[in-house]
Amino acid sequence: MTNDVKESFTGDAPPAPAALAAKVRTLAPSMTRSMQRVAEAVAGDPAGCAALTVTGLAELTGTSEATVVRTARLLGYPGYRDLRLALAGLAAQQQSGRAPAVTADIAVDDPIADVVAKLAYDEQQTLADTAAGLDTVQLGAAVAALATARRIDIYGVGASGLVAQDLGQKLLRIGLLAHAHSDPHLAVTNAVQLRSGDVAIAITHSGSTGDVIEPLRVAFDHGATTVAITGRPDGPVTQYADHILTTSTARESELRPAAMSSRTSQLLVVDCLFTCVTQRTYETAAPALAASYEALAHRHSPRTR
Amino acid sequence: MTNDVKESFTGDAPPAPAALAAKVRTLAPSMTRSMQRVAEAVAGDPAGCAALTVTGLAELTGTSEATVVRTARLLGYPGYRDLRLALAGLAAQQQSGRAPAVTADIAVDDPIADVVAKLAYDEQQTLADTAAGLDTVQLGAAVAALATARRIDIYGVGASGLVAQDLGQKLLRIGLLAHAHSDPHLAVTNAVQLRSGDVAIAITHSGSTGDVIEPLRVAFDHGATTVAITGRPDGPVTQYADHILTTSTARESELRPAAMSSRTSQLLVVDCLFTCVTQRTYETAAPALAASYEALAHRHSPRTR
DNA sequence: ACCGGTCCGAAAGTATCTTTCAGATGTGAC
DNA sequence: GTCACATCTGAAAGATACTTTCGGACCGGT
Repeated sequence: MTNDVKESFTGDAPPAPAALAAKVRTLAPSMTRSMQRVAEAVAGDPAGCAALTVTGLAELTGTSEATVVRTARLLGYPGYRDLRLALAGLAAQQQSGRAPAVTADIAVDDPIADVVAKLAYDEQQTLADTAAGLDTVQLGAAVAALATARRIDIYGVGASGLVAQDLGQKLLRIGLLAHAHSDPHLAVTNAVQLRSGDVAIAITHSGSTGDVIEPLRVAFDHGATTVAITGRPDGPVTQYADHILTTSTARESELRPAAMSSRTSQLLVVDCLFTCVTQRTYETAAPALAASYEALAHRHSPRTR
Repeated sequence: MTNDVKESFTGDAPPAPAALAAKVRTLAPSMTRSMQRVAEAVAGDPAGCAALTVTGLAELTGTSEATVVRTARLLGYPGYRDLRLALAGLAAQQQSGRAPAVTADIAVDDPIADVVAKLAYDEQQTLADTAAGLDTVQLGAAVAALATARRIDIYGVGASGLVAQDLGQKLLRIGLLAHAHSDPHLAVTNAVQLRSGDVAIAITHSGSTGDVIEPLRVAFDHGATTVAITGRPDGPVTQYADHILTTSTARESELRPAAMSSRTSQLLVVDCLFTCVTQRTYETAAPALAASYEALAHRHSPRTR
């Protein structure tokens, strides 16, 4: 992190409407202690905080006004005033909206039915958060690059590796030359081949997986258009990313590893990429899809009953 | 704060949340010309007005700041600031009100934001359906078998192959000897090794993927406990399955291949399996999870903050 | 036309928000 | 261990937005 940006910047992101709770969770790790206190208060009681002035919120959280403003900035608003407006909106929304539902964590002695319900609910929540927090401008830019790419490389290891594979499979199916790499060495070796007009995509929840950052950096240096799909929009990986797609982060616990929700989130982003690219290249994508569907037909037993 | 109320007061009325438009109509007759202009602007475009300062709104309506404040008072708020908050809330509310219109299929010319919303909604729906349709008895039986298995083989090809990998990775992480096979030949070769006490899991959406059925049959014949995760509870694969876990099938279309929703559904089932097994084997699973978490820590760049 | 009233906006006054800056606090190096 | 460095934090100054005051404009009645 050579370039010393003083205060944070989430980029051109427009003020989030309802994706606030999600944004707080996403950005919490990159916050300082005091800012986390503020963020926590805001996420915990939007309605209550909307009724407070900067000074009030500062006192409530035991911090200073400056910290409150800094937090508002980090969350993507120009200042506290705007955060407060968004908070009022959020409060009104969840007032009229749905009931709290089962927010409890999964316990060791939960009956099976509860586990199923909680997991399903959590994943649904993750999807909603991800969709709300996804920057459509960045997505559009990434789609445009993919649609005209000569060659596409995708990097991901561990759980993210499977997501990379998924994206690779999908893009291949609509006739794009995509390849997902799980082996870091091969990834770097291949990244060297990329040049302007090509696209490299790195998928990492932590945003700091060296094995994935390195090939992206190489691709970036060689002039390829680079995309990062990460849960940490301020992580090291974003240094080398032309376009950043942010996945959401759900609270995790011992029985619910982060990998679970990050995977759900990443897959939604991947689906969005794929679907939008298919739209863009419909003329060529549609027949390609039909063909791959045909090709699979005979792999299934004739009689399904 | 001298509390001598000079200007009008509507009495004890609490700040109206959403009944603002109505209140404007009710009070309009008792308003002066300038105030009506302000009220009209407010009722006509809450969102737009919420973005304006007193000065801005005064200019927009061709009046003065004082008039704007007077109007806010008349509507029952202590000042413009509070009216503005209410306005933001109202805007958010009617924004979310017209959101649920995304049930339509994804079209080739949908804007990006719609695609994201529709995909997220569809996947959420898929999760809800899957959770509702999952047989907890079958799930419990499968979990019991997995928890005590000597060895676990998982079969899946294509998109389901990635789900198989995901389950394999997860089970390995809690200390179970699981292996996911994508190569049908190797799968069969390995299936021969299985015997009573072992578990074989086949994942296939169509329920009729020969490459997956064959190894499951072999495992079944050798006395292993067999589990099928499929969208077709009556498909050929179930012939050789001791326990059947049903995934849901969402409507598909050209831009939304079945693979997308089946994958989501399968992953939820896999997560349920994993979580329940972890519960069951908590004594050994917990330390194993912690250890694998530790092992990964150093793969990330040191300073993330 | 004059007078009483109401309505209105400019400008002064005040609360709230934002920025600056220097001290406090941690963190890594040696 | 302790020193240097970078970062974090809050107090206070500065800027902005909101509120109040107050005098003039307008309008209908006499």
